[in-house]
Amino acid sequence: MRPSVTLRDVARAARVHPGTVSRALNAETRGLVNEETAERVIRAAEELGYRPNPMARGLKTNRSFTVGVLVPDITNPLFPPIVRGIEDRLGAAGYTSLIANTDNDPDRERHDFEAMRARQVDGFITATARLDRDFVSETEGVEQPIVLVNRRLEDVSLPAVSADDREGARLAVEHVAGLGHRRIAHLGGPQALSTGHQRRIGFTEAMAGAGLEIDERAVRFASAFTEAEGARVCRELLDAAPGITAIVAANDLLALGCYDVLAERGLRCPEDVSIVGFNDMPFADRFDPPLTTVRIPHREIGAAAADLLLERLADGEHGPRQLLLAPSFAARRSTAPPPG
Amino acid sequence: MRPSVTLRDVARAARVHPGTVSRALNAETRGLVNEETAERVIRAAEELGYRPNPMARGLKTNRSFTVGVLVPDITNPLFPPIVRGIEDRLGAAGYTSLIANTDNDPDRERHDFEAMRARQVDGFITATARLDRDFVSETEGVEQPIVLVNRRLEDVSLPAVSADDREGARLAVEHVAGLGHRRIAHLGGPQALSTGHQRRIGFTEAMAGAGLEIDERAVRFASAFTEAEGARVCRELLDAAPGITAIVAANDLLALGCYDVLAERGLRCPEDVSIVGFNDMPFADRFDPPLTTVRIPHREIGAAAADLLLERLADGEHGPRQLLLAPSFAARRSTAPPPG
DNA sequence: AGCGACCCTGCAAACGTGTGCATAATGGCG
DNA sequence: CGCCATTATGCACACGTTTGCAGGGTCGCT
Repeated sequence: MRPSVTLRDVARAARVHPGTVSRALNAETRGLVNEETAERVIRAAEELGYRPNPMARGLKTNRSFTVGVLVPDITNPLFPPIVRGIEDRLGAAGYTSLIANTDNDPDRERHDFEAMRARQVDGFITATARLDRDFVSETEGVEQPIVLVNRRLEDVSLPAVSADDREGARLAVEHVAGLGHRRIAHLGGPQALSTGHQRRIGFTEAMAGAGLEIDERAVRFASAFTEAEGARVCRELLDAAPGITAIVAANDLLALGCYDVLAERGLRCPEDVSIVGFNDMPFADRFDPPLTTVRIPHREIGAAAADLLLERLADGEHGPRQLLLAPSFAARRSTAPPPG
Repeated sequence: MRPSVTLRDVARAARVHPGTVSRALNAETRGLVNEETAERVIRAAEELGYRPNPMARGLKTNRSFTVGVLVPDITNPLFPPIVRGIEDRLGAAGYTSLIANTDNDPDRERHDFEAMRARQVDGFITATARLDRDFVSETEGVEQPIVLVNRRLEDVSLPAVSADDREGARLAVEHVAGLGHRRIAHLGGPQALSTGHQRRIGFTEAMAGAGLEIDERAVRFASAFTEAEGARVCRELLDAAPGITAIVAANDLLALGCYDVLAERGLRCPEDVSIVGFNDMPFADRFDPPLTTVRIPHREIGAAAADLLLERLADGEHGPRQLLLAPSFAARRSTAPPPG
């Protein structure tokens, strides 16, 4: 089997022309060929163990059955489930995904994007979109369809699927408000990312909805979704607004940063300060204390993004432009009624 | 730029023959072409924004600059750092990696493997090898080089890079023995996986080295590296050998399963039973209690595997066949001196 | 019987590169 | 001045598919 078996080999075995073999093997064009010849060809192909050469096919059809997936960092526990959802769905449809880690560096992002275009990917799924419209304008002339995942834009200029972040933030606020907290802080994420932005809006709306006043000093933003940034901003929060009894963080990692700062200051969680995270990252229930958080259907988000892209790849422009999946809530032990 | 710019376009712009352009642009063959013509060609290529078509190239050269990476499940926190290490190294060398999740299902494994071969990958890195020699014999005639990662075989029939699992287990045993434990149990992993097998051997050796006797009832094996299996086997362990004061688990997830069982039986960790894991998975220091565990340089393992494969892809058969990276130890709070 | 319609299949030209071979130009040397 | 070695480029084919076009055969209908 060293010299791989080709279309011509099958043709010879089935005593037909290579062109006929191509038609018989391609589901689209099978109708053009006599049924029994088709079967004979298929049998011959199977016996010889024929595998179509994707490069030759791609060369003709300009399709690679490959899609580019851009994530900031696969090491961030948020992304593996999303990627898994994407790959499962894409794989079932005969597509393969190329994954690139951009580390949220716009230059790397551009570079990877171009490298993937050079590799003839048929489309993109990216989790790296910044809210500033740079990305959109940069991808203006790109012919490959693009789907955003876990990010969305203000307008609907690009199809996207993400969790309903505002709703999630509302769940979080209502939970702590329901426990009796009144002085609630928000440890927000980067406002240039839709997740950070939307969750902040959700926080504001929910506070108003609960009839609670927002202390401006108790709303501060991290410049990245990391534990270190969470710790830094948490310190700011405690210094600027010492009276707070609950912190609604925009992300589990930010919440973990809070854990450290509370310990460092001799405050207990949840007895002194309640903390709620966002994402329900894997093993969040194992933390000390188990983290109360907003649960996001990561895998489904990935799968839905893949579906959206597959639609775009199949026909023209069908389906909804944006998809918002409902979050749920995981009440655990990092939240409790306020002290006193 | 819609009709992508091709070799002929560059040729026309540089007033040479397409063949010459090919030679000028390919570093290997640049020596064959006049220096100033080469420069003229390169400049023209840059101005036109020429990107070689990888499919056409691959069709001629039978190389795709693509490697297949097989992991059981990217969702398992063990693998993202490994994958990241692989991709970084491969990407720097101009290769792209295709990732597939096999869920440890031999059928899926075979299927994905073949699908990737059909896609003309240049080589494989797999983290899914079972210890039984099925995999080796199945991949006998495969011309693409294969590198094992986080798994190795008894013999050196396939190049592999992994952590020194025996040494790691030794560190774990010495740690608890040093704390004063004498009745030490081993919650082993699947013996069909080299990690499970080697760690068990390391456990046995280290016990002997420490002059401790092994209670046969206190050595049991999980059938998978999961929390559920960890819990199941932990119950068996406690039932069969109630006197144990420490459990050396072959994996962090197995250790987490122990946490649950201890809580369920009213035992405290580490006061009543010490537990040590293996892998130092992300956020293991956040668990309750923070997990004492053997630290593995995942990312470096991935990078080394990529290097090994790149060597194989570049020339013939150089470099070491197997690479064992040294583990270190993270003493945290799930271990303490034995009660009494 | 003749004619058109239809079905099937062969033919050949692409797709964009790489590369062996031929050939033209140049220089060195006897 | 002629010949050979060397260098530089053109030429054309091949890689394995897909696909428009054409043609051969069969069938039905008038």
